[in-house]
Amino acid sequence: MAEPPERLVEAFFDRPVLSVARDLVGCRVEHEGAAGIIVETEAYHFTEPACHAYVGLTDRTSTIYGLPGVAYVYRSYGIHALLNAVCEPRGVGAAVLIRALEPVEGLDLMRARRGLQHEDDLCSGPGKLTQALGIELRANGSSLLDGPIVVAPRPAGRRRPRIVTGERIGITKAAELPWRFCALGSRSVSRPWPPALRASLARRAA
DNA sequence: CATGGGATTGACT
DNA sequence: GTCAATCCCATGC
Repeated sequence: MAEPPERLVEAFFDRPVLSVARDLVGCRVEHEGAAGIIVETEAYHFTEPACHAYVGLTDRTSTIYGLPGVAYVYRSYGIHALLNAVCEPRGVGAAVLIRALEPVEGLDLMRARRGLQHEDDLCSGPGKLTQALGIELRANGSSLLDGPIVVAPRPAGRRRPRIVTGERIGITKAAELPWRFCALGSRSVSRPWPPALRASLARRAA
């Protein structure tokens, strides 16, 4: 059995954004003493109006139009920092929003940063996970291959997750596109859960 | 330079 | 279920 590679390379992100969004589910994200497994992502592409890059090249969107494998971090609702991975070749505006993690390392540090205890609440949303990992706006433009935020392949011994798709959350434009990708059976996925995920968790609880 | 709109969350009815 | 907090940034005068 071949071991999985230790690192992702730029070519992983230099692909169609829907492929990257699906393949990031199961990968590992680490920052400043805490880490989690990605259980939920969403894809954004400059050709559709929900994407920040839809407006073209500006100061804000220059990161999204830049090198694949770089972090695009922006402030949401004046309060939360949201983490994205820039995808596709330079000059194409595309990114994957990291929406939820299963906590695997540094859980007490996450609890301290989040100010709450329950594991299922630590990283079950895009604003929650950046708070749990200590990711701030200054990380915008940094490499996800080398850090300080490191996105790594699915750890050895972890099975490839089954993927459930659904519509993206919290947007008003292009809301019908099924560009949300969730790990089947994960309690760390943000609400609302897609129907297939609800069903799998109900089955597990029974 | 003023304005309006969010890729959210947590508290509250 | 409703709603406010709070700030970055694109747009328009």
